[in-house]
Amino acid sequence: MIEGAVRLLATEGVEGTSFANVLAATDSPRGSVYHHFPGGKAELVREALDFACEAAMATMEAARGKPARAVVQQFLDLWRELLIDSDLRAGCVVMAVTVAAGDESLRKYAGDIFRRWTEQLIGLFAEAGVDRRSARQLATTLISAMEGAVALSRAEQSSEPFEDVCAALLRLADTLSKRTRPK
Amino acid sequence: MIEGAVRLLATEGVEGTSFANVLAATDSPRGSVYHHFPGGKAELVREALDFACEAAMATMEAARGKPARAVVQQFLDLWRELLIDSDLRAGCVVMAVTVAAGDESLRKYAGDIFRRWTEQLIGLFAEAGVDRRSARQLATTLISAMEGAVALSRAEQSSEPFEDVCAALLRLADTLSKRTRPK
DNA sequence: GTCTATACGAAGATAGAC
DNA sequence: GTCTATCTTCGTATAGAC
Repeated sequence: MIEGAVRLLATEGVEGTSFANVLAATDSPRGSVYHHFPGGKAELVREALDFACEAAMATMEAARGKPARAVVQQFLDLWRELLIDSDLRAGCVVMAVTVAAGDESLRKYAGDIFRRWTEQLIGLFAEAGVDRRSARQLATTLISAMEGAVALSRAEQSSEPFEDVCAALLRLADTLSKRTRPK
Repeated sequence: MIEGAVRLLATEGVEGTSFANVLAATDSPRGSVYHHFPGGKAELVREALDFACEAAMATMEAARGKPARAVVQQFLDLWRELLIDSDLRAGCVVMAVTVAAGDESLRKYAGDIFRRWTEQLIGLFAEAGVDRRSARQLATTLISAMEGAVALSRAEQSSEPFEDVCAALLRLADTLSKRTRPK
């Protein structure tokens, strides 16, 4: 059911992720919704955010210890997969919540996930020898640009914007990671 | 009323932009909503998108004829203004619709606006002497990264992500615009 | 845990008087 | 053009039986 919520949030947004839709998409039992999610819809959305957050971070862990360019490549692939596997229909769950949450606390929750992603990337770049300042800029820019690129490609129903951004980001990564950390 | 819809879309998303909310926010007459917007909510959203689209493009026209770096700076300032003037509460209307539109046609409508923004930026960079390929990459990346950066700063309630991305984009612009168009 | 039934409110939309 | 009234649908949430 949480996975179903993730899928719906990514493709239909918060509005489209009603209990009715999630249940219909997952053949879940109707009667026990508030047994499993006493906090109601907000809780379901939080759990979906956690799930998506962990999945992304687990994937990125595979790039630990590799050079900066490989870390970037892994990150781009992560988003390309989301986009291509969904036929350009899915976006980022965290973005969906950020932009559409009626609840202020949900937006903060999304913000915390962005922070965690950023810190993880900074760590990966730091291990690859990139100086702290460049690592932070690179991490934040990667996340921002991917979030935007996925949205553009989704709206335009074309992978071209996404691929253009990927190309530019690889170039940026080369520029920024030349500034290696002084030892 | 259209301006009110723009404000609500930017801060509350599509879900929060109900007729009731727009009316309350703008002291508009209740009775004539469907007189002015026979297409219902979808039409209101389309008009709001048009309004926001034109406003942004008009601002960017001021940078026509200037060097690439000035074009970039103008674009960054455009988004910084949105973010700061709203106390980190507003996002991009087009992003809001892309991510939350129940209607498929609205998403396409948003895509057209992204296209128009991209084409305008490509034109500005081309006039500044940047080669076509770099101009396209730079334009798409600028839009994507700003869309994402605004969302991150909004979610995290901090202007730091936004400013980090701005710094990185200026660096990228310098790299890409060195490739000048052969004459 | 899962069910049915139901309360409650919000939102989109329409009709018809003024 | 603007009003009021109303309809319908939907979504969240609760209550209580099994």
